[in-house]
Amino acid sequence: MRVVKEAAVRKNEILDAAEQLFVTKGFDGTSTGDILERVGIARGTLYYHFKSKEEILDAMIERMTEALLKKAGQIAAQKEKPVLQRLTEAILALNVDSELGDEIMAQVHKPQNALMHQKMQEGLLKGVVPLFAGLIEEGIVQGICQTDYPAEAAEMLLMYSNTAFDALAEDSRDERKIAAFIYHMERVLGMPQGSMLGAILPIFEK
Amino acid sequence: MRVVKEAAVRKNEILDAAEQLFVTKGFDGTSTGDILERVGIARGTLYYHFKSKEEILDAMIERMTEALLKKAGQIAAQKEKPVLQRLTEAILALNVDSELGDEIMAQVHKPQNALMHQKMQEGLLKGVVPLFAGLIEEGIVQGICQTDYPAEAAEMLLMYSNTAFDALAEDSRDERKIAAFIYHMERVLGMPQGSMLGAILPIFEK
DNA sequence: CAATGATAACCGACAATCTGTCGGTTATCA
DNA sequence: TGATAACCGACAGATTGTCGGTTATCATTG
Repeated sequence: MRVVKEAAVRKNEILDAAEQLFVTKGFDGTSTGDILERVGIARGTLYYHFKSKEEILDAMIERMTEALLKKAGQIAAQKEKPVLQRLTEAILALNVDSELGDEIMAQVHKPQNALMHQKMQEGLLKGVVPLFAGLIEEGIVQGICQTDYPAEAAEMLLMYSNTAFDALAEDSRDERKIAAFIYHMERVLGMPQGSMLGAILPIFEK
Repeated sequence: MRVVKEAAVRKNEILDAAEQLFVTKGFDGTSTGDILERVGIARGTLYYHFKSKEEILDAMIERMTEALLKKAGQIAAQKEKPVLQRLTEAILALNVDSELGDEIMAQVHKPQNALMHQKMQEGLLKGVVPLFAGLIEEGIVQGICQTDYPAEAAEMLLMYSNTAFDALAEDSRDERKIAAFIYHMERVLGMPQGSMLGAILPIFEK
């Protein structure tokens, strides 16, 4: 009763199972045995395709970040929209929904899953910072914003956006955090106070 | 050949050993057996004092953050110094030296030790943000800086300072990151460009 | 076209390790 | 002398990664 599949197919099956388990039970909380059971393969098969449990995590995170990056890239490329709006939408795409449910995101932010969270963060930042820096430079050319450090500004805003929207995803609906985020975005990008309003309203009107 | 000690003393012995091990080999990389051996006690003794390995980590981190917080608090309280200088010194105290050697800090920032890093970060932030917010408000009263969100500004700067100084502690001496940090600090705190110079020079002149 | 290898995918028993528990022992002190 | 705090080490249970061996697949070849 042995089923043989192409390596790429099996790998994805394993990653699918791992993603679900890691995201609901955490990385440490799921054993390789859980994955075996879910996929319906034997121990040896798992280690035929992946060198270690951590390599599974890395591969899964790569899949995820690739998807998020692609999404952010598409948003950034919509040249017909104003830059600020694209910036805002891209930030939202990386944080709030994230293709994942709420309770899943909550799980990801538990201290338990710091490893997972950190690896995602790191991979995402590396890819998204240049993207954002590009948008910011676009804004500078258009005279909308101004800064000597576009990349660093992007990094700072992205890091902080995580905190601001974590709070939102959790229990306390912290309007203040979001207002503060917008306030700081305007400052970091050297824009007059209130400039962001025009970029944000269209998002919620749709 | 059995040695009996007061609980508080043993606990600290265990935390001392754990700190050295966690910090050099990482949390996952050190087994409870390593700790037992180093302290010279039996398995049962360890679990008489601590409920789990993770509880040891938490206790150790609490000790560490308390020390750092105390240090930052002392700096913040030196009312004779200009506010901006105190702010800068406090940030430095939390990052660069950190009472720990360089290679240790490097270890702490490895993805491996994400849990440890995140728990430290979390505990520190919770304590330091109000402290910094206080300093910022002091600055506002003095007309040096201006912001509607002192606490959030503090949080943002602290989070980013970690990145900026991580880069410094690692391989690449990234002057640019530091310059960018100062640049952004001025912006976030609503100060004219170049204001921070006066606060920073005295630190390196000593 | 059937036999035959070669190779990719798969299996499951096993070694090695690690965490936390538990019944029992020893020191300390009222 | 008895209660209690501190300590011990064997052990159960669980987990990760390894390894020798098995089976499917497919190209080659007589």
